Amino acid sequence: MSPRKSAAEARATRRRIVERGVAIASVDGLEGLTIGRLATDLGMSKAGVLGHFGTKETLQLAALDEAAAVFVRAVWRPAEDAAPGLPRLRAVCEAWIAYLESERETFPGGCLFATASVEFDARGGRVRDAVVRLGRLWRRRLAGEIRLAVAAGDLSPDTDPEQLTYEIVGLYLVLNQDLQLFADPRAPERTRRALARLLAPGASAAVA
Amino acid sequence: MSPRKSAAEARATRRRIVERGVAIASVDGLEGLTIGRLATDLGMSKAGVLGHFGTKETLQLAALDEAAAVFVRAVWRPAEDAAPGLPRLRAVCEAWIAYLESERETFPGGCLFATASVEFDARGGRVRDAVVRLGRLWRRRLAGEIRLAVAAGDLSPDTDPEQLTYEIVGLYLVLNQDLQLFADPRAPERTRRALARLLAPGASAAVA
DNA sequence: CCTACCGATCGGTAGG
DNA sequence: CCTACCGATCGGTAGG
Repeated sequence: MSPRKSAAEARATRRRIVERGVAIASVDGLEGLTIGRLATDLGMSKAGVLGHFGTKETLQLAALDEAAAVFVRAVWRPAEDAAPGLPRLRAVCEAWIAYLESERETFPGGCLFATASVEFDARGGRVRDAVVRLGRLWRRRLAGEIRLAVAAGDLSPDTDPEQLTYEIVGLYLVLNQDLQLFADPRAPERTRRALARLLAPGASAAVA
Repeated sequence: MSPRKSAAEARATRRRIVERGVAIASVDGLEGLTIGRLATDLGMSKAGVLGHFGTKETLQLAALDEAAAVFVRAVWRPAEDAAPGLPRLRAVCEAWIAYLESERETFPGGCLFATASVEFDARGGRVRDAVVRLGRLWRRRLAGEIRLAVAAGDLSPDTDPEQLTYEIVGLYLVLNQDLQLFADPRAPERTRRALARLLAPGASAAVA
C-alpha cells in the first residue's frame, strides 16, 4: 500500500538504495550485494528495490558510480584550489589518505574500488569494464598532476610519471589493506613517509 | 557405485578437490568457492566433496593452506640457498615477482592472498583469522630478511624494517592489480625498478 | 512500490 | 563416495 510515489520521492528512494548498496558492497563485494539483503535493510520488497534498476548488474554499476562520485568529492575536489605542481599533487595525495582513513561511514569495508578490483579482475562483463575504466581514470589524473609538477620544475625532469603513479597506487593499496585487514593505525604515517620521499622537491626517485 | 575407496585414494581425491578449489577461489573468491561448482568440475556429487571437509569453512581453510604451501615453495624455498643479507632479500623479492607473474596455472585469478585479504577484511570468523595470520607471517619473514641485510651492513643502519616491508608489500599489491585487472606486461619491470631503488647497497630510503 | 510466484542454486543432512 | 532430500536464498517476472 505504498504505490504511486512522485518522481521526486522515487529519486530519493533510489538514492537510499544506492547509498546502502555502496556500504554493503564495500563489505561483501559487488556480488555479495544482493537484492534481498538490500530490501530487508531498507524495509522494502525485493521487487521494489529491483524496479529502480531492472537487473542486479545495473544496480552494481549504480553503486560503482556512486562510489566514484564520493571519491571525486573526497580526493580531487578539495585539491582543486591548490596551485598546480607539487602543492596540488601533495594535496591530492593527502586527501587520498584521508579518504581511506575516514570514509569509514560510506565504505565500512574499505575503498570499493580496492574491493571491486580484486573481485572482478578475473571476470568479464560490464561491471569489470567499469572498474577498469575508473581505475585507469584515477591513474591518468594522478599522472597528470605529476606531469604538472615536473613542468613546474617541482620534480626532476627525469621523473617517469607512469612509474611514480604506479608506486603511489601501491602505497594506497597497502594502506587500505593495513587499515582494513590489520586495523593498523600506523599505516597512514607509513604511506606519508614514503610519499614524502617520492615527492620531495626536485626528487627524481621514480625515473625511467 | 564408487564407495569404499582406500585411504590413499581418499587422500588423492582430497588433493584434487583442494587444488581445484584454490583455482576457483582465486577467480571467484573463497565465498564464490561453492560445493556444487567443485562437484560439477570434478565429476563428483556434492556430498562426496563435502565429506572430505564437513563444512564449507573447513574447505576454505584447506584452500588457504594449500595456497600458503604453494607460496612457500615458490617464494621462500628458492631463496634459501642465497647468502643471508641483501642477496637473499633480493632473491625473495625476485621470486615473489615471478610467483605473481607465472603462477597463473594454480592461481588463474591472481594471488589468493590478495583476493582473500580484500574479501575478508571486513568480516569475522576463522577464515579471516587465517588470512590475517598468514599475512602477518609473510611480512614477518620479509622484515626478518631485511634485518639480516641491515645486520650484514648491506642496508643502512637507519633502515626501518617495518616501513620497508610495508612499501615492498605495496609494490606487490599494485603488481597483482596491474597483471590481473589491467593485464599490463610492464608491471613486473615497474616493481623491479622501485625495488632496485629501495634495495640498493647502503640504501637508507625507508628510514624511521 | 506491493504480493505472489518461478526455477536455480546454496550449504548441509540422512542413510546406505 | 552415492542418491535423495531439506529449508533458505538467489535473481527475476507477472500483475496490479
